[in-house]
Amino acid sequence: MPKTRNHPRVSLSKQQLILRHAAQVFCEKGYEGASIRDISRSSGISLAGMYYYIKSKQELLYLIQLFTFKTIVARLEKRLKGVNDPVEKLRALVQNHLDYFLRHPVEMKVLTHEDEALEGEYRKEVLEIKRRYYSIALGIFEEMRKSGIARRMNSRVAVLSLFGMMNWIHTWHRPETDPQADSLAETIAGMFLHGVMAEGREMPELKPARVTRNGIEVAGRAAG
Amino acid sequence: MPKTRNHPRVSLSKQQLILRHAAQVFCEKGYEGASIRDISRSSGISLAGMYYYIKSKQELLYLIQLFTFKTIVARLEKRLKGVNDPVEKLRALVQNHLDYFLRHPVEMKVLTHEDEALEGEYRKEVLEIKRRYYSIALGIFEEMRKSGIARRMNSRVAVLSLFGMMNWIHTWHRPETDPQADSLAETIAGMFLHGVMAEGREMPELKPARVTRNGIEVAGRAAG
DNA sequence: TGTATTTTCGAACGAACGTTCGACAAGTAA
DNA sequence: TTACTTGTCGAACGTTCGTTCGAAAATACA
Repeated sequence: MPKTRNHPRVSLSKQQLILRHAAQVFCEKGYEGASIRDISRSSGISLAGMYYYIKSKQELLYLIQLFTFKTIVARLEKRLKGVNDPVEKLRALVQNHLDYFLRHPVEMKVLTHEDEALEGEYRKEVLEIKRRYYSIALGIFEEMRKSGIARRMNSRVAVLSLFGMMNWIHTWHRPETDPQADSLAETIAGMFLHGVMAEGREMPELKPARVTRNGIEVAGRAAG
Repeated sequence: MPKTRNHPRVSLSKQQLILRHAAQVFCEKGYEGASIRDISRSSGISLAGMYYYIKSKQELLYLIQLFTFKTIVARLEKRLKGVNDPVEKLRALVQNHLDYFLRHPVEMKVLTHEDEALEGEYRKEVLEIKRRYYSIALGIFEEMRKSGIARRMNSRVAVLSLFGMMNWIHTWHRPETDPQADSLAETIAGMFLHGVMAEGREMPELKPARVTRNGIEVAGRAAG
Protein backbone atom coordinates (compact mmCIF):
# COMPACT_ATOMS: atom_id res chain seq x y z
CA MET A 1 0.00 0.00 0.00
CA PRO A 2 1.57 3.26 -1.11
CA LYS A 3 2.16 6.00 1.40
CA THR A 4 0.18 8.87 -0.06
CA ARG A 5 1.95 11.21 2.31
CA ASN A 6 5.42 10.79 0.89
CA HIS A 7 4.15 9.88 -2.57
CA PRO A 8 1.44 12.38 -3.38
CA ARG A 9 1.84 11.63 -7.08
CA VAL A 10 1.26 7.92 -7.16
CA SER A 11 -1.16 8.47 -9.98
CA LEU A 12 1.42 10.35 -11.97
CA SER A 13 2.43 8.43 -15.06
CA LYS A 14 5.92 7.01 -14.85
CA GLN A 15 7.01 8.86 -17.92
CA GLN A 16 6.11 12.16 -16.31
CA LEU A 17 8.08 11.14 -13.24
CA ILE A 18 11.09 10.44 -15.41
CA LEU A 19 10.65 13.74 -17.24
CA ARG A 20 10.58 15.58 -13.95
CA HIS A 21 13.80 14.02 -12.73
CA ALA A 22 15.41 14.40 -16.13
CA ALA A 23 14.69 18.13 -16.08
CA GLN A 24 16.30 18.37 -12.66
CA VAL A 25 19.42 16.54 -13.76
CA PHE A 26 19.68 18.42 -17.06
CA CYS A 27 19.33 21.63 -15.10
CA GLU A 28 22.15 20.74 -12.72
CA LYS A 29 24.67 19.16 -15.11
CA GLY A 30 23.60 20.33 -18.52
CA TYR A 31 22.27 18.05 -21.25
CA GLU A 32 25.64 16.74 -22.37
CA GLY A 33 27.01 16.51 -18.86
CA ALA A 34 24.04 14.49 -17.65
CA SER A 35 23.88 10.76 -18.18
CA ILE A 36 20.90 8.48 -18.42
CA ARG A 37 22.42 6.72 -15.45
CA ASP A 38 22.13 9.94 -13.43
CA ILE A 39 18.48 10.24 -14.33
CA SER A 40 17.90 6.56 -13.65
CA ARG A 41 19.46 6.89 -10.22
CA SER A 42 17.51 10.05 -9.46
CA SER A 43 14.15 8.64 -10.46
CA GLY A 44 14.72 5.21 -8.93
CA ILE A 45 14.18 3.31 -12.14
CA SER A 46 16.81 0.94 -13.47
CA LEU A 47 18.90 2.00 -16.43
CA ALA A 48 17.29 -0.52 -18.76
CA GLY A 49 13.88 0.26 -17.33
CA MET A 50 14.17 3.82 -18.53
CA TYR A 51 13.98 2.70 -22.10
CA TYR A 52 10.58 1.22 -21.62
CA TYR A 53 9.26 4.77 -21.25
CA ILE A 54 11.56 6.82 -23.43
CA LYS A 55 13.11 6.29 -26.81
CA SER A 56 16.36 8.13 -26.33
CA LYS A 57 18.12 10.84 -24.36
CA GLN A 58 17.27 13.31 -27.11
CA GLU A 59 13.59 12.52 -26.79
CA LEU A 60 13.82 13.20 -23.08
CA LEU A 61 15.05 16.72 -23.70
CA TYR A 62 12.60 17.19 -26.53
CA LEU A 63 9.60 16.28 -24.39
CA ILE A 64 10.68 18.62 -21.61
CA GLN A 65 11.20 21.54 -23.94
CA LEU A 66 8.06 20.89 -25.94
CA PHE A 67 5.80 20.64 -22.92
CA THR A 68 7.30 23.70 -21.24
CA PHE A 69 7.04 25.85 -24.33
CA LYS A 70 3.53 24.74 -25.19
CA THR A 71 2.34 25.45 -21.67
CA ILE A 72 3.82 28.94 -21.66
CA VAL A 73 2.36 29.85 -25.02
CA ALA A 74 -1.03 28.36 -24.22
CA ARG A 75 -1.26 30.28 -20.95
CA LEU A 76 -0.20 33.46 -22.67
CA GLU A 77 -2.84 33.11 -25.36
CA LYS A 78 -5.45 32.58 -22.70
CA ARG A 79 -4.31 35.64 -20.76
CA LEU A 80 -4.28 37.74 -23.90
CA LYS A 81 -7.92 37.02 -24.74
CA GLY A 82 -10.09 40.08 -24.29
CA VAL A 83 -7.15 42.42 -23.74
CA ASN A 84 -6.97 45.17 -26.33
CA ASP A 85 -4.48 47.68 -25.00
CA PRO A 86 -1.06 46.67 -26.31
CA VAL A 87 0.59 47.97 -23.15
CA GLU A 88 -1.58 45.68 -21.07
CA LYS A 89 -0.82 42.86 -23.48
CA LEU A 90 2.87 43.37 -22.99
CA ARG A 91 2.47 43.47 -19.22
CA ALA A 92 0.55 40.21 -19.46
CA LEU A 93 3.31 38.64 -21.50
CA VAL A 94 6.00 39.59 -19.01
CA GLN A 95 3.85 38.58 -16.07
CA ASN A 96 3.08 35.24 -17.70
CA HIS A 97 6.69 34.56 -18.62
CA LEU A 98 8.13 35.40 -15.21
CA ASP A 99 5.37 33.70 -13.34
CA TYR A 100 6.07 30.45 -15.15
CA PHE A 101 9.79 31.10 -14.97
CA LEU A 102 9.93 31.37 -11.20
CA ARG A 103 7.42 28.62 -10.62
CA HIS A 104 9.27 26.17 -12.86
CA PRO A 105 12.86 27.37 -12.75
CA VAL A 106 14.23 23.95 -13.53
CA GLU A 107 12.30 23.40 -16.73
CA MET A 108 12.83 26.98 -17.81
CA LYS A 109 16.56 26.73 -17.41
CA VAL A 110 16.58 23.58 -19.50
CA LEU A 111 14.49 25.41 -22.09
CA THR A 112 16.69 28.46 -22.35
CA HIS A 113 20.07 26.93 -21.67
CA GLU A 114 19.87 23.75 -23.72
CA ASP A 115 18.72 25.66 -26.72
CA GLU A 116 21.08 24.05 -29.21
CA ALA A 117 21.28 20.55 -27.81
CA LEU A 118 18.42 19.16 -29.89
CA GLU A 119 18.98 18.01 -33.43
CA GLY A 120 17.03 17.22 -36.55
CA GLU A 121 13.26 16.97 -36.35
CA TYR A 122 13.15 17.47 -32.58
CA ARG A 123 14.98 20.76 -32.97
CA LYS A 124 12.77 21.96 -35.78
CA GLU A 125 9.58 21.30 -33.85
CA VAL A 126 10.69 23.18 -30.75
CA LEU A 127 12.02 26.01 -32.88
CA GLU A 128 8.60 26.35 -34.46
CA ILE A 129 6.87 27.04 -31.13
CA LYS A 130 9.66 29.36 -30.13
CA ARG A 131 9.09 31.35 -33.27
CA ARG A 132 5.39 31.53 -32.59
CA TYR A 133 6.10 32.83 -29.12
CA TYR A 134 8.49 35.43 -30.47
CA SER A 135 6.08 36.57 -33.14
CA ILE A 136 3.34 37.12 -30.56
CA ALA A 137 5.69 39.41 -28.67
CA LEU A 138 6.75 41.15 -31.86
CA GLY A 139 3.11 41.64 -32.82
CA ILE A 140 2.37 43.31 -29.50
CA PHE A 141 5.31 45.61 -29.92
CA GLU A 142 4.25 46.53 -33.45
CA GLU A 143 0.85 47.49 -32.06
CA MET A 144 2.61 49.73 -29.59
CA ARG A 145 4.50 51.30 -32.40
CA LYS A 146 1.41 51.88 -34.55
CA SER A 147 -0.53 53.52 -31.74
CA GLY A 148 2.41 55.80 -31.10
CA ILE A 149 3.17 54.55 -27.63
CA ALA A 150 6.56 53.13 -28.54
CA ARG A 151 9.06 55.28 -30.35
CA ARG A 152 10.66 54.44 -33.67
CA MET A 153 13.30 51.81 -33.12
CA ASN A 154 14.39 48.37 -34.21
CA SER A 155 11.48 46.17 -33.07
CA ARG A 156 13.50 43.01 -33.29
CA VAL A 157 16.19 44.39 -31.04
CA ALA A 158 13.62 45.75 -28.59
CA VAL A 159 11.68 42.50 -28.27
CA LEU A 160 14.74 40.28 -28.06
CA SER A 161 16.20 42.56 -25.43
CA LEU A 162 13.06 42.06 -23.41
CA PHE A 163 13.48 38.31 -23.72
CA GLY A 164 17.09 38.81 -22.71
CA MET A 165 16.09 40.53 -19.50
CA MET A 166 13.61 37.77 -18.72
CA ASN A 167 15.61 34.73 -19.71
CA TRP A 168 18.78 35.88 -18.04
CA ILE A 169 17.07 35.78 -14.67
CA HIS A 170 17.87 32.13 -14.07
CA THR A 171 21.56 33.04 -13.88
CA TRP A 172 21.14 35.34 -10.89
CA HIS A 173 17.75 35.00 -9.21
CA ARG A 174 17.79 33.75 -5.63
CA PRO A 175 14.26 33.11 -4.39
CA GLU A 176 15.16 33.88 -0.78
CA THR A 177 16.38 37.42 -1.33
CA ASP A 178 15.30 38.56 -4.79
CA PRO A 179 11.83 39.84 -5.71
CA GLN A 180 9.14 37.34 -6.58
CA ALA A 181 7.45 37.01 -9.94
CA ASP A 182 4.81 39.71 -9.50
CA SER A 183 7.13 42.45 -8.42
CA LEU A 184 9.86 41.33 -10.79
CA ALA A 185 7.45 41.40 -13.68
CA GLU A 186 6.34 44.91 -12.81
CA THR A 187 9.92 46.13 -12.57
CA ILE A 188 10.96 44.60 -15.85
CA ALA A 189 7.82 45.43 -17.77
CA GLY A 190 8.15 48.96 -16.39
CA MET A 191 11.75 49.21 -17.49
CA PHE A 192 10.91 47.98 -20.93
CA LEU A 193 7.85 50.18 -21.39
CA HIS A 194 9.61 53.32 -20.22
CA GLY A 195 12.59 52.24 -22.25
CA VAL A 196 10.78 52.13 -25.56
CA MET A 197 8.25 54.88 -24.81
CA ALA A 198 7.93 57.70 -27.30
CA GLU A 199 9.27 61.08 -26.17
CA GLY A 200 6.82 63.14 -24.13
CA ARG A 201 4.52 60.22 -23.43
CA GLU A 202 3.22 59.20 -20.05
CA MET A 203 2.95 55.51 -19.37
CA PRO A 204 -0.46 54.54 -18.02
CA GLU A 205 0.02 53.37 -14.45
CA LEU A 206 -1.06 50.17 -12.86
CA LYS A 207 -3.44 50.31 -9.96
CA PRO A 208 -1.08 51.71 -7.31
CA ALA A 209 -1.19 48.81 -4.89
CA ARG A 210 -1.71 45.15 -5.14
CA VAL A 211 -1.54 42.11 -2.91
CA THR A 212 0.85 39.33 -3.73
CA ARG A 213 0.34 35.70 -3.07
CA ASN A 214 2.14 36.13 0.25
CA GLY A 215 -0.20 38.84 1.37
CA ILE A 216 2.51 41.48 1.27
CA GLU A 217 1.49 44.78 -0.18
CA VAL A 218 3.73 45.98 -2.98
CA ALA A 219 3.96 49.42 -4.52
CA GLY A 220 3.12 49.73 -8.20
CA ARG A 221 6.57 50.53 -9.51
CA ALA A 222 9.13 50.67 -6.76
CA ALA A 223 8.51 47.13 -5.64
CA GLY A 224 11.27 44.77 -4.65
CA MET B 1 59.72 27.81 -44.69
CA PRO B 2 56.28 28.78 -43.39
CA LYS B 3 53.77 30.34 -45.75
CA THR B 4 53.05 33.64 -44.05
CA ARG B 5 50.10 34.11 -46.37
CA ASN B 6 48.03 31.19 -45.10
CA HIS B 7 49.59 31.26 -41.68
CA PRO B 8 49.65 34.88 -40.63
CA ARG B 9 50.10 33.88 -37.01
CA VAL B 10 53.26 31.83 -37.18
CA SER B 11 54.60 33.81 -34.26
CA LEU B 12 51.53 33.01 -32.19
CA SER B 13 52.38 30.75 -29.30
CA LYS B 14 51.02 27.28 -29.71
CA GLN B 15 49.06 27.50 -26.51
CA GLN B 16 47.22 30.52 -27.81
CA LEU B 17 46.48 28.65 -31.00
CA ILE B 18 45.02 25.81 -28.99
CA LEU B 19 43.02 28.24 -26.87
CA ARG B 20 41.59 29.80 -29.98
CA HIS B 21 40.44 26.49 -31.46
CA ALA B 22 39.20 25.31 -28.08
CA ALA B 23 36.99 28.38 -27.79
CA GLN B 24 35.58 27.65 -31.23
CA VAL B 25 34.81 24.04 -30.39
CA PHE B 26 33.39 24.86 -26.96
CA CYS B 27 31.21 27.46 -28.63
CA GLU B 28 29.85 24.99 -31.17
CA LYS B 29 29.36 21.91 -29.00
CA GLY B 30 29.38 23.21 -25.46
CA TYR B 31 32.04 22.40 -22.89
CA GLU B 32 30.73 18.96 -21.99
CA GLY B 33 29.83 18.08 -25.54
CA ALA B 34 33.27 18.96 -26.84
CA SER B 35 36.13 16.49 -26.62
CA ILE B 36 39.84 17.09 -26.46
CA ARG B 37 39.96 15.03 -29.63
CA ASP B 38 37.73 17.60 -31.34
CA ILE B 39 40.06 20.40 -30.32
CA SER B 40 43.09 18.35 -31.28
CA ARG B 41 41.65 17.73 -34.75
CA SER B 42 40.66 21.37 -35.16
CA SER B 43 44.04 22.77 -34.18
CA GLY B 44 46.07 20.15 -36.02
CA ILE B 45 47.94 18.98 -32.96
CA SER B 46 47.92 15.35 -31.93
CA LEU B 47 45.81 14.30 -28.97
CA ALA B 48 48.84 13.57 -26.80
CA GLY B 49 50.57 16.68 -28.05
CA MET B 50 47.83 18.83 -26.55
CA TYR B 51 48.94 17.89 -23.07
CA TYR B 52 52.33 19.42 -23.57
CA TYR B 53 50.61 22.82 -23.59
CA ILE B 54 47.65 22.35 -21.31
CA LYS B 55 47.12 20.60 -18.04
CA SER B 56 43.52 19.53 -18.46
CA LYS B 57 40.26 20.25 -20.26
CA GLN B 58 39.14 22.32 -17.29
CA GLU B 59 42.22 24.50 -17.55
CA LEU B 60 41.43 25.09 -21.20
CA LEU B 61 38.05 26.53 -20.32
CA TYR B 62 39.50 28.41 -17.39
CA LEU B 63 42.13 30.14 -19.48
CA ILE B 64 39.58 31.18 -22.09
CA GLN B 65 37.18 32.60 -19.54
CA LEU B 66 39.88 34.28 -17.49
CA PHE B 67 41.49 36.00 -20.45
CA THR B 68 38.18 37.14 -21.93
CA PHE B 69 36.88 38.54 -18.66
CA LYS B 70 40.13 40.26 -17.77
CA THR B 71 40.29 41.90 -21.17
CA ILE B 72 36.74 43.21 -20.94
CA VAL B 73 37.17 44.61 -17.47
CA ALA B 74 40.57 46.13 -18.27
CA ARG B 75 39.19 47.86 -21.35
CA LEU B 76 36.21 49.13 -19.43
CA GLU B 77 38.37 50.58 -16.67
CA LYS B 78 40.46 52.34 -19.28
CA ARG B 79 37.37 53.75 -20.99
CA LEU B 80 35.93 54.91 -17.70
CA LYS B 81 38.97 57.01 -16.79
CA GLY B 82 38.21 60.69 -16.90
CA VAL B 83 34.47 60.19 -17.39
CA ASN B 84 32.43 61.73 -14.58
CA ASP B 85 28.85 61.73 -15.81
CA PRO B 86 27.30 58.43 -14.70
CA VAL B 87 25.11 58.35 -17.82
CA GLU B 88 28.18 58.57 -19.99
CA LYS B 89 29.81 55.91 -17.84
CA LEU B 90 26.91 53.59 -18.42
CA ARG B 91 26.97 54.26 -22.14
CA ALA B 92 30.66 53.43 -22.12
CA LEU B 93 29.99 50.17 -20.30
CA VAL B 94 27.38 49.08 -22.81
CA GLN B 95 29.49 50.20 -25.74
CA ASN B 96 32.50 48.34 -24.35
CA HIS B 97 30.56 45.17 -23.62
CA LEU B 98 28.85 44.97 -26.99
CA ASP B 99 31.92 45.97 -28.90
CA TYR B 100 33.86 43.11 -27.38
CA PHE B 101 30.83 40.85 -27.63
CA LEU B 102 30.41 41.24 -31.36
CA ARG B 103 34.11 41.24 -32.10
CA HIS B 104 34.73 38.05 -30.13
CA PRO B 105 31.38 36.26 -30.26
CA VAL B 106 32.95 32.86 -29.81
CA GLU B 107 34.81 33.64 -26.60
CA MET B 108 31.86 35.60 -25.27
CA LYS B 109 29.47 32.75 -25.81
CA VAL B 110 31.85 30.44 -23.99
CA LEU B 111 32.05 32.98 -21.18
CA THR B 112 28.32 33.44 -20.75
CA HIS B 113 27.10 29.98 -21.67
CA GLU B 114 29.64 27.80 -19.88
CA ASP B 115 29.16 29.69 -16.67
CA GLU B 116 28.80 26.67 -14.42
CA ALA B 117 31.17 24.26 -16.12
CA LEU B 118 34.22 25.23 -14.07
CA GLU B 119 34.81 23.74 -10.64
CA GLY B 120 36.85 24.40 -7.56
CA GLU B 121 39.61 26.98 -7.64
CA TYR B 122 39.13 27.71 -11.33
CA ARG B 123 35.50 28.58 -10.75
CA LYS B 124 36.26 30.79 -7.76
CA GLU B 125 38.84 32.81 -9.64
CA VAL B 126 36.60 33.53 -12.61
CA LEU B 127 33.71 34.32 -10.31
CA GLU B 128 35.83 36.92 -8.60
CA ILE B 129 36.40 38.91 -11.78
CA LYS B 130 32.75 38.53 -12.68
CA ARG B 131 31.79 40.04 -9.36
CA ARG B 132 34.18 42.92 -9.92
CA TYR B 133 32.61 43.58 -13.29
CA TYR B 134 29.12 43.49 -11.80
CA SER B 135 30.04 45.82 -8.97
CA ILE B 136 31.41 48.38 -11.40
CA ALA B 137 28.06 48.38 -13.17
CA LEU B 138 26.18 48.53 -9.91
CA GLY B 139 28.35 51.44 -8.77
CA ILE B 140 27.51 53.38 -11.92
CA PHE B 141 23.84 52.78 -11.41
CA GLU B 142 24.01 53.89 -7.79
CA GLU B 143 25.58 57.13 -8.99
CA MET B 144 22.67 57.59 -11.32
CA ARG B 145 20.34 57.03 -8.44
CA LYS B 146 22.13 59.51 -6.16
CA SER B 147 22.14 62.26 -8.76
CA GLY B 148 18.43 61.72 -9.29
CA ILE B 149 18.71 60.60 -12.90
CA ALA B 150 17.45 57.10 -12.22
CA ARG B 151 14.24 56.58 -10.33
CA ARG B 152 13.87 54.56 -7.16
CA MET B 153 13.97 50.89 -8.03
CA ASN B 154 15.76 47.66 -7.25
CA SER B 155 19.30 48.39 -8.45
CA ARG B 156 20.26 44.75 -8.55
CA VAL B 157 17.33 43.92 -10.79
CA ALA B 158 18.02 46.89 -13.01
CA VAL B 159 21.69 46.14 -13.53
CA LEU B 160 21.21 42.42 -14.02
CA SER B 161 18.46 43.12 -16.52
CA LEU B 162 20.92 45.23 -18.46
CA PHE B 163 23.37 42.35 -18.47
CA GLY B 164 20.51 40.14 -19.57
CA MET B 165 19.81 42.29 -22.59
CA MET B 166 23.47 42.29 -23.51
CA ASN B 167 24.39 38.70 -22.83
CA TRP B 168 21.31 37.30 -24.51
CA ILE B 169 22.44 38.76 -27.82
CA HIS B 170 24.53 35.74 -28.71
CA THR B 171 21.35 33.68 -28.99
CA TRP B 172 19.86 35.79 -31.77
CA HIS B 173 22.35 38.15 -33.35
CA ARG B 174 23.10 37.59 -37.02
CA PRO B 175 25.94 39.81 -38.16
CA GLU B 176 24.65 39.96 -41.74
CA THR B 177 21.27 41.45 -40.94
CA ASP B 178 21.29 42.73 -37.35
CA PRO B 179 22.75 46.06 -36.22
CA GLN B 180 26.45 46.24 -35.47
CA ALA B 181 27.94 46.99 -32.09
CA ASP B 182 27.76 50.80 -32.22
CA SER B 183 24.14 51.04 -33.17
CA LEU B 184 23.17 48.09 -30.98
CA ALA B 185 24.87 49.67 -27.99
CA GLU B 186 23.03 52.94 -28.57
CA THR B 187 19.69 51.17 -28.82
CA ILE B 188 20.21 49.10 -25.71
CA ALA B 189 21.83 51.83 -23.62
CA GLY B 190 18.98 54.09 -24.73
CA MET B 191 16.36 51.53 -23.74
CA PHE B 192 17.96 51.01 -20.38
CA LEU B 193 18.47 54.71 -19.64
CA HIS B 194 14.93 55.65 -20.61
CA GLY B 195 13.76 52.58 -18.77
CA VAL B 196 15.20 53.57 -15.43
CA MET B 197 14.88 57.33 -15.85
CA ALA B 198 13.13 59.29 -13.15
CA GLU B 199 9.71 60.65 -14.05
CA GLY B 200 9.80 64.00 -15.85
CA ARG B 201 13.48 63.76 -16.67
CA GLU B 202 14.99 64.32 -20.09
CA MET B 203 17.82 62.06 -21.05
CA PRO B 204 20.83 64.00 -22.36
CA GLU B 205 21.20 63.14 -26.03
CA LEU B 206 24.19 61.85 -27.86
CA LYS B 207 25.57 63.87 -30.70
CA PRO B 208 22.77 63.38 -33.24
CA ALA B 209 24.76 61.61 -35.94
CA ARG B 210 27.77 59.42 -36.05
CA VAL B 211 29.59 57.30 -38.59
CA THR B 212 29.87 53.56 -38.09
CA ARG B 213 32.70 51.38 -39.14
CA ASN B 214 30.89 50.76 -42.43
CA GLY B 215 30.61 54.43 -43.19
CA ILE B 216 26.84 54.40 -42.84
CA GLU B 217 25.37 57.35 -41.06
CA VAL B 218 23.14 56.35 -38.17
CA ALA B 219 20.68 58.47 -36.24
CA GLY B 220 21.32 58.89 -32.53
CA ARG B 221 18.40 56.85 -31.29
CA ALA B 222 16.51 55.29 -34.16
CA ALA B 223 19.46 53.30 -35.42
CA GLY B 224 19.16 49.78 -36.65
C1' DT C 1 -6.67 -21.56 -12.10
C1' DG C 2 -3.78 -20.68 -16.67
C1' DT C 3 -2.46 -17.68 -20.23
C1' DA C 4 -1.24 -13.30 -22.28
C1' DT C 5 0.36 -8.81 -21.65
C1' DT C 6 2.84 -5.26 -19.40
C1' DT C 7 6.63 -3.80 -16.71
C1' DT C 8 11.31 -4.35 -14.77
C1' DC C 9 16.18 -4.99 -14.88
C1' DG C 10 21.15 -7.41 -14.79
C1' DA C 11 24.37 -7.85 -18.00
C1' DA C 12 26.52 -6.73 -21.80
C1' DC C 13 27.64 -4.16 -26.38
C1' DG C 14 30.72 -1.07 -29.00
C1' DA C 15 32.08 3.52 -28.93
C1' DA C 16 33.98 7.56 -27.02
C1' DC C 17 35.91 9.87 -23.20
C1' DG C 18 40.18 12.42 -20.48
C1' DT C 19 44.57 11.41 -19.52
C1' DT C 20 49.25 9.06 -19.39
C1' DC C 21 53.42 6.81 -20.94
C1' DG C 22 57.36 5.88 -23.38
C1' DA C 23 59.60 6.38 -27.57
C1' DC C 24 61.56 9.38 -30.76
C1' DA C 25 62.95 13.40 -33.54
C1' DA C 26 64.97 18.11 -33.51
C1' DG C 27 67.68 21.63 -31.55
C1' DT C 28 71.30 23.49 -28.40
C1' DA C 29 75.62 23.64 -25.91
C1' DA C 30 79.98 21.41 -24.62
C1' DT D 1 80.86 13.48 -30.77
C1' DT D 2 78.00 13.30 -26.37
C1' DA D 3 74.52 15.00 -23.11
C1' DC D 4 70.49 17.46 -22.31
C1' DT D 5 66.28 20.00 -23.23
C1' DT D 6 62.21 20.82 -25.99
C1' DG D 7 58.54 19.31 -28.76
C1' DT D 8 55.63 15.55 -30.87
C1' DC D 9 52.79 11.63 -31.07
C1' DG D 10 50.98 6.41 -31.48
C1' DA D 11 49.21 3.47 -28.46
C1' DA D 12 47.10 2.31 -24.65
C1' DC D 13 44.83 2.82 -19.79
C1' DG D 14 40.64 2.61 -17.13
C1' DT D 15 36.18 4.69 -17.10
C1' DT D 16 31.86 6.13 -18.63
C1' DC D 17 28.67 6.69 -22.20
C1' DG D 18 23.83 5.59 -24.81
C1' DT D 19 21.56 1.77 -25.99
C1' DT D 20 20.03 -3.23 -26.51
C1' DC D 21 18.65 -7.96 -25.32
C1' DG D 22 16.59 -11.67 -23.14
C1' DA D 23 14.87 -13.28 -19.23
C1' DA D 24 12.31 -12.77 -15.29
C1' DA D 25 8.64 -10.59 -12.34
C1' DA D 26 4.18 -8.35 -11.88
C1' DT D 27 -0.29 -7.55 -13.52
C1' DA D 28 -4.63 -8.30 -16.10
C1' DC D 29 -7.94 -11.07 -17.97
C1' DA D 30 -10.12 -15.64 -19.08
